[in-house]
Amino acid sequence: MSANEALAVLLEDMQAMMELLGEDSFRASAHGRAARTMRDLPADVMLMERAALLAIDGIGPKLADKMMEFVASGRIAEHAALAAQVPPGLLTLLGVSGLGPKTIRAMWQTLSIVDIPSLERAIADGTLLTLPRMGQKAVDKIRASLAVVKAGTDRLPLGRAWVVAESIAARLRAMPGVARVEPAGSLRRGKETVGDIDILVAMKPGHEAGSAAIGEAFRADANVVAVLAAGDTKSSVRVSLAYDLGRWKNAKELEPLPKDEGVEPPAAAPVGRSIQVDLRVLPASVFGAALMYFTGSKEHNIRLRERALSMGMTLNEWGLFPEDTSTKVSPQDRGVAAVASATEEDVYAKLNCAWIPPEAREDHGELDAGPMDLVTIKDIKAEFHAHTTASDGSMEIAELVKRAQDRGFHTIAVTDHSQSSTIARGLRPDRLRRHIDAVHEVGAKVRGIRVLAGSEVDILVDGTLDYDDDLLALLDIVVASPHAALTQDAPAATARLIRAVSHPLVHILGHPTGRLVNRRAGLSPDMARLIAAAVEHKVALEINSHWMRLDLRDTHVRQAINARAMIAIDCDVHEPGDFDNLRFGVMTARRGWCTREACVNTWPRAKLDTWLKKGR
DNA sequence: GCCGTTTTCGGCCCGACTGTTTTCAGTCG
Repeated sequence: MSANEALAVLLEDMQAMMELLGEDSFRASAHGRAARTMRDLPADVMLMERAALLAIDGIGPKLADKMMEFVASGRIAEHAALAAQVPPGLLTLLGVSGLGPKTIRAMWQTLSIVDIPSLERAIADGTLLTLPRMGQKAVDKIRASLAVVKAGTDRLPLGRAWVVAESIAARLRAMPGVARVEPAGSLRRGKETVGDIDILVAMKPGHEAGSAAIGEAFRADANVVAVLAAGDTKSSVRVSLAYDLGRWKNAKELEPLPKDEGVEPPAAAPVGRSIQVDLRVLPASVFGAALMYFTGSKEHNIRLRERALSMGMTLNEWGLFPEDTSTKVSPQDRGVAAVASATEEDVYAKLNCAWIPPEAREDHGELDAGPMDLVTIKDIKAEFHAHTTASDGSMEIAELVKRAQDRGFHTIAVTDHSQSSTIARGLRPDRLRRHIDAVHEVGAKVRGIRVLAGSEVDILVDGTLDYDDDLLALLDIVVASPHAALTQDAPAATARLIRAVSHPLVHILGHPTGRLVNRRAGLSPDMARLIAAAVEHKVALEINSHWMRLDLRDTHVRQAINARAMIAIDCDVHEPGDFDNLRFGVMTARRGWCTREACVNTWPRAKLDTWLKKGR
């Protein structure tokens, strides 16, 4: 766990404990906000000065002091003081859906419930029912939520959630009266993991009455294991993942890992694993406002609403309206005409903002950034990281080339594994020499696409490369990647990776940290120094598009872009479907505000050639 | 606890849904 993450956890705990103690909620949420800030901060908090912390929005003198205390001692005294007053099991209860601080505090104070077991006892013996405003239905809900918690509540990797969302969206699109269906939320923002899935349905004009049928169909789906809410415009359900594991097995989203390192695949999701899916059905006339509201993030939305208020307007999912403080009835219910609502562009424009790409809606300064022209999937014209049957890929060279050409690419690089990756059938020098010839032979036969003979060369533990320089010099492109020794400490990792990017023949640093989402932390090099070295030596930093990797991660991309580094967005292709992961890599790039120019995969051939000749 | 060309004190986004209620508190996103 990085220091930033450790600090974020402490601050989140403090927020939770303050809420459970009934302290000022605004003070508590200030800590929660600081926790998110720490988690998203690319810079290492351990290296920051107090003044730098104070410059961050939402961090004032008191929080800065607590952070400096953490930097100096690894702890925060106030956290310990709070922890002395709050039974630790209460924090677990906050993770139970439907239970909030007020209810848990009441259970604690009046029934001495302090953790999940004592809550279960209170349910079993009926004492929970003695709480004010606590009836049988509420108890039943709590019991169901407890089962969810026990089944595991890990956030779902983006690529897994994507398939679930698209499957549901496809069914809803086929329903009568539906104008549009869009997955929103953190999925649309391209976050590497997704806590729940949000789906927005727009009804065609005149078909608004069909909304109820949409909600009914959504809740009646065979995958639904629990209905959490069922209103006129809004429904929430939990969808079984165990069921979907079987059903979507052929969709390849379950392929657990790029197969290059012999990591054992994860066990199938335990029975009972499920994910919450929220549905919102609204008229097409308010689709833009609704999509904005549903895409978030929460912090971005709060910013927008504050901005609206400061301009004499109020913003909700029904539109942007003139503000009227004389009534509590919402504007859409009073029949007030919206200033804007139909498209996101309209709403942002009326808020004096350029349209903001969904991936950038995180309250990371985007409202004041001006128009953002970020890289898109359409811009990608080259793939620099692909494997064939020579090592651990499933395609022959010719098929790989054909698939790349079908996608409209002008360049494809064949980069099979190097000799140290024995599990992935890495090529020994003699095999690599023959492979280079074979690749060039295929390249000579095809028109309209250039085929580069390259290698994904292991970065050995000390930062040296897995082939001699004279062999590397024969390659058109060199992707250097760490595959082993992924637990070495930060100074060693920093030295290792900097040494690799400093090699004159290296073009791309592949999956720089080696992390796996939800499964392996990977290396934690000093990113500022690594990025600086990459810039100096004209090495592109890879965003590996596989949803299990997404490495570089979003915050690192932002840091790299700020330092004017080059970014490569590659699919690490092992089989045909891997090209489809490009969307996840591009979303990650956009989360880091990556422009077209910064991304080498968008470059025209001539510009690319100049770079590829580097060191040769 | 933070923040400020309306405020250095007094605010702090907004609506849907549920359950337990006769008007609303709590939770959620």
